[in-house]
Amino acid sequence: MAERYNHKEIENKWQKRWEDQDIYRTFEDPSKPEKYILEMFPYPSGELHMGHVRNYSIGDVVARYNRMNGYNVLHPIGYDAFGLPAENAAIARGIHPKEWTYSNIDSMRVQLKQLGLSYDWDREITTASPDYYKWGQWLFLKFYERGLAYRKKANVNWCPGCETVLANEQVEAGMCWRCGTVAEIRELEQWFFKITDYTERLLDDLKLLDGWPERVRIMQRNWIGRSEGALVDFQIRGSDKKITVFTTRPDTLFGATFFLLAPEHPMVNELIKGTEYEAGAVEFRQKVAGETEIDRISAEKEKNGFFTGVYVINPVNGEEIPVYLADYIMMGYGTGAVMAVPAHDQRDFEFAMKYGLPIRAVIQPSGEMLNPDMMAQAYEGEGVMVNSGPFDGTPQTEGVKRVTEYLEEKGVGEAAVNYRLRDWLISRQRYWGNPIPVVYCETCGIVPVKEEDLPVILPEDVGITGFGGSPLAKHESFVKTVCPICDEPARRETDTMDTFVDSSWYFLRYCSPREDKLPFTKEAVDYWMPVDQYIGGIEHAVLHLLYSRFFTKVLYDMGMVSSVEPFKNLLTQGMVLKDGVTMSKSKGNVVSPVSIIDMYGADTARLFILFASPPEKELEWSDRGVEGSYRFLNRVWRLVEDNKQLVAGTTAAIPGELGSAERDLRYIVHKTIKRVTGDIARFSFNTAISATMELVNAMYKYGEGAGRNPAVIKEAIENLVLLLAPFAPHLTEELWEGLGKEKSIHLHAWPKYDPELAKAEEVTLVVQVNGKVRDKITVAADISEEDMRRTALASEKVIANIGDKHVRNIFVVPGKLVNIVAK
RNA sequence: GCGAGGGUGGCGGAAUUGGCAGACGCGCUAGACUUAGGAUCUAGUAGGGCAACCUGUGGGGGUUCGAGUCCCCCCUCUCGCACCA
Repeated sequence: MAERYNHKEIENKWQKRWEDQDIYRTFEDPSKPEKYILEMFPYPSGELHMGHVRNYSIGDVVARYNRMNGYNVLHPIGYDAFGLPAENAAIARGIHPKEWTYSNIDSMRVQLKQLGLSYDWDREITTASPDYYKWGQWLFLKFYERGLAYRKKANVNWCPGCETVLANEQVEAGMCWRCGTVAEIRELEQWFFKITDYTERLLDDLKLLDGWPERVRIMQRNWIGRSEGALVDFQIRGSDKKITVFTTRPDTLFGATFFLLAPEHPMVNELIKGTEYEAGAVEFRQKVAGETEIDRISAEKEKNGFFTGVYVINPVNGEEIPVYLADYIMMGYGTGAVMAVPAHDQRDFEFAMKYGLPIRAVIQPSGEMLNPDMMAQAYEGEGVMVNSGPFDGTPQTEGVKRVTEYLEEKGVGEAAVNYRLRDWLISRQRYWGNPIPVVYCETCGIVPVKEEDLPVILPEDVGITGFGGSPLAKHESFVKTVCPICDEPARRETDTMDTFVDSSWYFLRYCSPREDKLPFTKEAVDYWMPVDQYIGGIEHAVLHLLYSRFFTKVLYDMGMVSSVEPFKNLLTQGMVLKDGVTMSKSKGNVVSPVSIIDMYGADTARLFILFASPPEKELEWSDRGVEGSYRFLNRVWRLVEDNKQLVAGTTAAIPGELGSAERDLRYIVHKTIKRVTGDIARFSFNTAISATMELVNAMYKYGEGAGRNPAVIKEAIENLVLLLAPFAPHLTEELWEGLGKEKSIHLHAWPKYDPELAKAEEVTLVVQVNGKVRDKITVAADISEEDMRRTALASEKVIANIGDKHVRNIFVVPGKLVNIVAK
């Protein structure tokens, strides 16, 4: 009479009922403790992939677990809906980006619902919707007011593949993070967010993030790239102009024998103008500019330079040293100018060798004399200053300080901290994004759109060809507008914002998603924020996570939020692999979540993905493993079905006196509650699931014996179903109903274990002789140390092993192990 | 080159503080039930002897009564950064 486990029917039934009954809807309730559980929202490509399933399964378990533990849980979802793929689809298939995006969202939503995720769907947001992007524009205006949004002409990264500029963070090893095209450098006037105003705070507050993986914090720290040193002015010979360098080694200043400039350094033109070196310098610069970023930054590459004919004067010793352009000097770091100390910098050493430039040792390692003629490489270690005039004999670390002080006294330099982090370039020459709400007026200049005129609506009637620049720039009625100040004809900004702007505050919008006076309300944000648990891929370690931290700090300064950091705890999930490599269409190894759900159900898919690997590690997809998870759920199903009547008909309490089989089962039940509770709390889902499997095995075993106790079975079954509820929400809900329960299992309290019952009555005493296991004896769990010792020494195997040796020592680990040392 | 994290059966993975290595699952083997089963249930499953025992957590050393776990050296894989002045 037991029915078959029909996953399709059950999952449809409960998905519909949960929706009808709104059981996951969330309200602010100051009387309850809150938790904000968030997964990174998806880009609506139209189809979920296994990475999404993993991400959202992890988040859903955490959300359900916390809900069952009495927390008021915010668990929202939405779509990061602006972006280039929509435009590419328009070009390839002639579909409007909006249509493409929204139909994708519709199918993503269906798939997300099929997974049985406990989202509050009333809070769903879409960044491409005017009621969302309006507030992005509003925030842009606030940033502008505070001087945090500004426009400047600069050398920027240009991706020829995406036909738009990119922020520094979005160039990986010289290539576009999205499409892999080699980025070029172009000089353009663009909008930036002044993230560098927040550098120190972004760096310092990393220490508040002890709930983040160490490596993410390190990646951010490295990206920010703080280094201490000094700025030093070098006078140009025969001119009143000077060039400033940044150095971390002011102690080696006396060893500077030449001077280097980035080829694109702004001083280069006036230095060489009209000289015999002009033509050569221009040629050199063009050659370097023609190289890809990848060629240029390759460490193995031979260094190239060009002498400019110019000399600068070393401020500490008055020496005149030659100025070269060098391809290994980057305009984007420091001042784009470097004092070269070949004896103590490997790169400068190589350059000096190639161009026959002098090498002078100014740091002497202890017990060794550096001879520049004999050096095979630069000495970058510690030592004492030499050949450094008044500083001779000063230890190097102290020298850094003293030389800097000297420079400051003389007014030719100062202590300085340099960062690698640059301002965030947010302009994009693309259509499908949030329009930057700015107008250009002949008389008034750059004029922000008035707040009451927001949003600047992204027009829909555009032609998207993929050629000839931004589609918006060609949309006449969009471009033509009037100046908000003088009412004269003016021109609209046609760049849109980087989509990372949209995702830098979406977690705040979830707190009050339908608010129409502000991006979010202070009350809602104060109640929910910060996010207690954020879950997503490591690929955003710097990008999205750094930008979101920046936004949060700005909003904190504006008094709009009360927390300085957005994400208290961060879990970075591992990738999903098949045959050892990431799933991709080109490799033909993609397993579609939809087909797995169809064949085995969402509960199986979720269970497998959580069971196969710890969340932070890579997960190797296994069809066999999926079948195993399906088998387990079937096993649970049959176990409960077979005992349904028995359990429902049992009202009696568990008797005080029980047989040993009953006592053993109760022990396993309570131990399992303890294990699963602890395992979920530390995100060890795979071991939590394995613990429930062990419980099921034990219950099958118990079920075979005669005279089974219905009350004990009831306790076991109900707890098993409760423990599995976060993992397999549909199946457990169906079983729960079958057990005669009226309210949803997902609104039920998480089970509690009895610490007394979770203790074993008997334990296996491991007996070692000289560290090797010689016997295992079952003893009472509360055995005394003295009895352990006695029992161990009485063992025949132990006696045989000791032989005629003398017992020298006995180590006892209470309740576990005895180690007898005999010689 | 620098930084981080790994290396445990045929496979995915367990082993909170140093205390039974291999939980759980996959696969495999055998048995039961069956018209049949690729369903289900039960048992076994690190390797070698097939018995007492011996050997085993990338390799080599060390600390300890005791090491997958701690220390030193080396090999190897993955990821991140990469001429950072």
